Amino acid sequence: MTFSLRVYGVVKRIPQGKTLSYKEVARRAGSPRAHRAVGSILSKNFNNTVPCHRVIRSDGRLGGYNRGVSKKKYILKKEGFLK
DNA sequence: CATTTGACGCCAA
DNA sequence: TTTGGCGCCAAAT
Repeated sequence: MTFSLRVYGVVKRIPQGKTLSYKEVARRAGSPRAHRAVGSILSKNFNNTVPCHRVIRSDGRLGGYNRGVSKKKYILKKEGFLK
């Protein structure tokens, strides 16, 4: 089991309408200080079964998205997290 | 093995 | 509030 696989596992469990920070994901994945790595891992994720758009920064800002931040906003809006 | 590269986080100024 | 700097970690180089 690699760290990246556990990250995907954690992200897959995030319910619609909710979000987790990169830090939280790292913590739940077993490496509380690997938050930065979580970002680089998700940036390379193109698996649609992984709702990586539900992972945002701990300061409340959205962070990045490999299909464009505007897409991320759009989806989060549609899911009701963002107005 | 040593470096570099990021969808980050935190703090001091 | 914004910026700069540093710490952190997996992957790629």
